[in-house]
Amino acid sequence: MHLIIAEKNIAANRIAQILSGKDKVSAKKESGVNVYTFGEKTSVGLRGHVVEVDFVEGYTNWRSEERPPRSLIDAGTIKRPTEPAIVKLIQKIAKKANRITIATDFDTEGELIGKEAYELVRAVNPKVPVDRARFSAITREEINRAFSEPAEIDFDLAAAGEARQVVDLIWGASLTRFISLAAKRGGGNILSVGRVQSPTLAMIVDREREIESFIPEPYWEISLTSEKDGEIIEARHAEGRFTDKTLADAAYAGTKDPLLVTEVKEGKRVDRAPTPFDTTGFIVAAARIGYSAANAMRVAEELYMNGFISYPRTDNTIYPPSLNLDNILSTLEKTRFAPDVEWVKKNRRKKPTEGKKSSTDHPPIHPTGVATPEQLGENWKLYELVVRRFLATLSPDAEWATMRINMDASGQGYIATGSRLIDAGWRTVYPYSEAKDTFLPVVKKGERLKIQDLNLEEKQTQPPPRYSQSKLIQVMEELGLGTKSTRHEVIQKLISRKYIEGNPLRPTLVGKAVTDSLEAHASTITRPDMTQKLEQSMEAIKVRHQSRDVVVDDSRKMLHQVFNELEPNQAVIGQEIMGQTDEELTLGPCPVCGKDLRIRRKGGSQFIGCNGYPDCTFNISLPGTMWGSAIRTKKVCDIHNLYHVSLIAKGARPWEMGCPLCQLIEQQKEHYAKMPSMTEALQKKFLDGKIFSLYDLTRTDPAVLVKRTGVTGKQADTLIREANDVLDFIRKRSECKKFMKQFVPPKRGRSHSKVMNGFAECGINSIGDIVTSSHDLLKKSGLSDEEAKTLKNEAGLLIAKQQLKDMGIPAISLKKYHEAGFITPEQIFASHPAILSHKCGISIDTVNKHLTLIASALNKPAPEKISKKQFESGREELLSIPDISETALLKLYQAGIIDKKSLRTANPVGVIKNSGLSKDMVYKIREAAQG
DNA sequence: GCAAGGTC
Repeated sequence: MHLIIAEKNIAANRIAQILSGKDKVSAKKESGVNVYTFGEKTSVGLRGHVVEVDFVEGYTNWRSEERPPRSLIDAGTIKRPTEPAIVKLIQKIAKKANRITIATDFDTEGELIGKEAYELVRAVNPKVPVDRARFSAITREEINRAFSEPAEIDFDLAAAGEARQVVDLIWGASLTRFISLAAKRGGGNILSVGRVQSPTLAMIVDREREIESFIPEPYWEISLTSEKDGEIIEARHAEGRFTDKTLADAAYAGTKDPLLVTEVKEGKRVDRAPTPFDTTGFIVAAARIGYSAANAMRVAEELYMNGFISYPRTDNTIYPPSLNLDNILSTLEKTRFAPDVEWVKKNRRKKPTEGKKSSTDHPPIHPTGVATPEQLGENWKLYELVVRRFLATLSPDAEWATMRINMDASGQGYIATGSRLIDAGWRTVYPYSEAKDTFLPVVKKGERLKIQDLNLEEKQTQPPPRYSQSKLIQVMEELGLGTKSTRHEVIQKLISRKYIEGNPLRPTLVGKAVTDSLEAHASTITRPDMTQKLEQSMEAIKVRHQSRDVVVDDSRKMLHQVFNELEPNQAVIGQEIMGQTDEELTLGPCPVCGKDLRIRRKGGSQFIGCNGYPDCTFNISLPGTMWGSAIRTKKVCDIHNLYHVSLIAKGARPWEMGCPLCQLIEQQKEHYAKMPSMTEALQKKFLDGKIFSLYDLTRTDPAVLVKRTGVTGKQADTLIREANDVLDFIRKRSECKKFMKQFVPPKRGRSHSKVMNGFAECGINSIGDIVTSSHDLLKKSGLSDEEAKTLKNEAGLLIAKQQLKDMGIPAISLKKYHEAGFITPEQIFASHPAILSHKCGISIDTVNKHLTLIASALNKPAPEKISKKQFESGREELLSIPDISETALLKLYQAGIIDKKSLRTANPVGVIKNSGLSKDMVYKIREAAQG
C-alpha cells in the first residue's frame, strides 16, 4: 500500500482526485481524520505542523528558583504532538505501507512539516521507502509530473526550519517570562516578546514618537484660476512650496495679468495593468474596500476551502507556466462576469502581467470555481475582487493623454496639468481605483489669458501618518518580518496583548513601555536585523555551510549576553513598565468633576490631568521627568481620596511628593499671599467653590466667581486682576531663572534656587530687572565679577532683541542688524539709514520701513526717507569721485551725505566733525562734486 | 501561562 501524506486535508483530497484518474476515490473518516483511498493508494492530510517544539519537562513553573527565565536558554527541547489523532492515524497506516510519499508544500516550512511526518513514520516502520513529491500548484499537470518523478526529502532544508523553531522558542519564551516577571504580570496579562512581534511593535512605537516630536513648519502655496471658452484652468506656481513667507508674498504680489502661455506640452502616460495577487497584495486591495487584514484572510480561507479561489497564502506574483489560464477564463464564463471575460478574450494582452516575486510553493491567488452572489453572501465582494484582479492581469495597459501648460504672469511661472483617460484598458474590468480626468481646454503658445482668481494659501507640513494594518503588513514584508500566513496574526496578537489599538494603529502605554525597556536593555530583539541574520544562517544550513546545532548554539550565546544586561536591571525594568500602565497612573477622583485623575506624560514633561478632559480642564503640574517619572504610591490621602505621588529616577531614592492636591493647595497659599486683597477666609471660599489655584482663578469668569464663592462683582474683578499680576510675576521670575541658568553654573553652596532667592531680596524678578540693576547688586546675590558682567550684557541683548521683535522687525533682519553690531532700538534709530543698509546688507527700502516702526515705538518722529533710486544713484555718484573709497563713503553717510547734491550743500564744518574725515579731504571732494 | 510557523 502506498501512503501519500499531504500538508492539509483539502490537498490530500485533491491529490487523490487527480491521481485516481478514472478510479473512484472512497473518502472515509477514521477517528475524525479524512482518509482517501483509490486503488492501492491512500492519501491523508496533516494539519500543518502536527508536532510542536517545546522544552523538556520541568520548566513549567515560571517562578521556580532553580529554573529562572535564563535557564530556558540551555534547556533541552522535544517535539510533542499537537494533533494526536492525526499522528496516531499516520503511524497506524504507515506500519502497513510499502511506500510513502511526502507531498507537503514546496517551501522551507513544508519541508520541515514533511520531515516531521517522516520521523513519525520512521518511529513505527524503519524500513519503508519514503520519497518526496514537489509541486507548485495542485493542478492535474503539476501533480502528475511531481508523482512521476519522485525525489528525496531535503533534510538540510528541514534543518534550517528546525533551527528557526528552536531559536524562536528560546528567545521568545525566556524573554517573555523575564519581562512578565519583572513587571509582575501574570495570568492572562503577560507581556510577550518575540523575534517578529517585538520589532513590529517597535515600528508602531517609533512612528508614534516621530508624530509626537514633529514640529510642523509653515509653507505657502500660490494657485490661480483662469478660463478659456468657459472651461476652467487651474494652475499652481512653478515654485511649488514656498518656505519663506516674504518670497511667497512677493510672488503673490508679482503675479499680474496677462497670463501668457509659454509652452504647451502634450504626452501620453501608460498606466500599467496590476500584477497577480500575492497575500500582501490581496490584503492591501481588500483594505481599500473596507476589510481588516484578519477579516480578509478569514474570508479568503473560506473561499479557498469551498473551491472558489486558489490557496490564499502565497508570496508568488508570477503565474507558473503550468497554470492553465484559458481554462480559468472558460470557468469564469459560467459566472456573471461572462461579459467581462468576453472583453478580456477580445483584448487580451500577449503575456499576463508579472510581479517581482516568484516562489515555488503556490501560484498567485486566482479564481478556481464558479459562484453566485446568493451563494456567497457577504463573501461575494472578495470573490469578485479576486476574479476582477485575475481578469485585469490579462488585460491591456490603460493609457492617459497628458497635457502641461506653462504660463507666465509678469515673471511668475505657473503650471497647469491635465490628464484624460483615452484607453481604459484593464480599468474596464477592475474598477477599484478611481480614474479621474482633469480636463484642460485647448490653448496655444503665445495666447494671453486673464487671471480670474489668485490664492495664497498658508499650509503646514504634516507628521508622518500612523500605520494602517495593510500598510504595516507591506512594511513587515519589506523587512522580512513574519510570513504571508502570519503577518496579520502578529498584528492581532499585539492588539490582544493590549500593546496597540485603534485604526490606524497606535501604541498603548504598555506597548510603549515594553518597547522602551527592550530597546534600552535588549535591543537585539526589537530590531528586524535579527530576522535577517537568522535567514542568512538558515541559508547557510540549507547549503551545508553551517550545521543546525552551531547556528542554534551561537544564538544561545547571544541570548546569554542579553541576559547579562537584563538581569542586573530587573528592578528598573519592572518599574519602567509598571509606572506606565493605566492602573498605576490613575490617582482617584477629580475634585472638580469626579472623574479619575491620571498622571500623563508627553516628551520630557508630565502632569496630572483629568479623564474628563476636554470637558474638565483641571490639572496639576509636576516636575519634569528629569527629576524622575511620577508614579502613584500605596498611600491614599484622607482628605482628597487621592493616591500619593512619588518621583522615581534611576539611581536615586524615590522622591515622595505626598497628595498632589494637598501639595497644590499648599503651594497656592504662597502665591495668594502676594495678592493684596486675598484673605484666608477668601481662600477657604475658593476651595469650597472648587477653585484650586491661582491659574484656575485667572481663567474664571468674574460672574462665575461671584456665583461660586459669593464675593461681590467688584471684588471678583479685583481678585482676578491681582491673580493675573501675580501669575505674570511668577512667569517673569521663571523666565529669569531659566535665563540665569544659562550663564551662571551652579556651585557648591550656590544652587540656582539660591541665586534666585538672592535676586528676590535685591528686587530682581525679571530679565528686565537684571538690565537695570547695578553691578554690585548682582554680585551681592553671589555672582562673580565676570558672571555679573556677562549676565547683564546678555540680558541687555535679549531685551533689545525682544523689543525689536515686538516692534515688528522680522527675525532675519534682526540677525543682520545684530551681526553688524546694531543691538538696541536706540542704536539703530541713531544711525543713518544709508549706513544701516550698507553695513547690514539690508535694502534701503526695508531699512526705511524698520526705522519708521522703531520711531513710532520710541515715540519719535520718523527720519526722512531715502528712496532706493536716490540711494543707489547717490552711491554711484559719490564713488565716481576718485578720492572716495568704500570706507570714506561710510564716513560720509555718518555725516548724512548721500549724494553729490548733499555734499555740495552741506555745511563743510559739520561734515568734517561728523564724518571724521580730514579738512583737506572734505574740501577736495566738495570741489570734485561741483563739476 | 512563553515564540513563530503551519492549518481550521
